[in-house]
Amino acid sequence: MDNRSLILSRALDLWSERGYDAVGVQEIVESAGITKPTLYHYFGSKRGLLDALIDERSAGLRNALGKAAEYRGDLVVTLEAVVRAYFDFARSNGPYYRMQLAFWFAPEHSDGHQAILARNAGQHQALELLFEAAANDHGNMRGRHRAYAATFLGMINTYIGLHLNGFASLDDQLVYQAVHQFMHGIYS
Amino acid sequence: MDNRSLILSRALDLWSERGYDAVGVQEIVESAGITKPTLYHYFGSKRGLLDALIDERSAGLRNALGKAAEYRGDLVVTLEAVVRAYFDFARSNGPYYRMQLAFWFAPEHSDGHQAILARNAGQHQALELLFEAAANDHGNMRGRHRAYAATFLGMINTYIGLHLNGFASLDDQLVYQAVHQFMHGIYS
DNA sequence: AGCGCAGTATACCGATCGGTATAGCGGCAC
DNA sequence: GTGCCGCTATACCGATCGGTATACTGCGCT
Repeated sequence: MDNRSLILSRALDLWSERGYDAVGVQEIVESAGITKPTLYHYFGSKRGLLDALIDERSAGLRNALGKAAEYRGDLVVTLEAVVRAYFDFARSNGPYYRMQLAFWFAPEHSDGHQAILARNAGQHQALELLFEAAANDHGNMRGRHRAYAATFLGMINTYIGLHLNGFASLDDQLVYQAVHQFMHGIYS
Repeated sequence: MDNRSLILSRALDLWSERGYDAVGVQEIVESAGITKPTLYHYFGSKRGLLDALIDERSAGLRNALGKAAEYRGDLVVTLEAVVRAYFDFARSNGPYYRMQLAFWFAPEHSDGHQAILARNAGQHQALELLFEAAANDHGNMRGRHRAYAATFLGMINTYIGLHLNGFASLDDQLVYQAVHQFMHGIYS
């Protein structure tokens, strides 16, 4: 593995285990068996490394979500596809999803939160567009697409959090449960 | 306000805005208009300050939850009381709940997560006991009390997160929605 | 008056922080 | 061969990190 990939990999391991602020550049380069100028050659700064890491590691989810969140007339089917996309990604990218989740709940003015804001805004928007499109067929949903996107994502993250802590396995049964639980919330 | 309370207050403001690791002791004492030895006189260490802050600020929630989570035969009524306790607390302790939420999702080996583990374990256990007691009347729940507690808390936190970001107001209607959404998840 | 002690400030500690100036390396183009 | 360039190491920067040794103050107790 080339040094660039090695740095990204070690940074993810360390940050997901102990946090972005708590792990310094020095420790990352030592863990990768290289020195600081190499890291700064590829990424320019600690924040640049974080941005690159998020950019590359979230690409898979971005693509999968782009396909899954297209509304084609059946809201439940679409939502199930979205949940499946998230679950698949979280299952095969545990440490990264852990880090992303931590950043999402991190203070608004922290580096970590800022770094994923742009990416998650994209995810959020895809979901909002989905609920906006669905509102044409479900009149009672109109105007609440932002709240729906936030609630739905929150529920997905709740289940992924359960999985990351060993309380649940992200299988089809849980996909079904999550979607129907969410739909029930809408109509109650 | 005495210096001790002043330190706690400033530390909460700064940590909830920018994170525990990102805000140093120096900045806290400057914000409080005092000097480091004063802080170390009262709290012994940065971590000691964090522990004291969590201990004092979470006392209200601990008490309210202790009363609300007692099972008296009607699960829905009890769960509504629990949700109300959380919502009330979060509504009047926004910055603290923000910080607690960030620590809950923070990496397992970070100071912040370690600091709230004991407290949240208590909250978790109160909920687990509730679901265990309810399982006597709802046979299909037996053996899943840990997962139920985690899911329920996750849903509560989802709604509080919505509120903290301006997407929802934690009123009685939302209490009703959260509980029935959760119950629907159990029976589906 | 004199003692003790909680509380506070000045000034400092070694370690680590993110980041860089400089120089050397190997491989490729000419 | 020679010049360039991508990459890497040694050694360093000022700033900040969490924490402390020392001394002073003011108040309560006797």
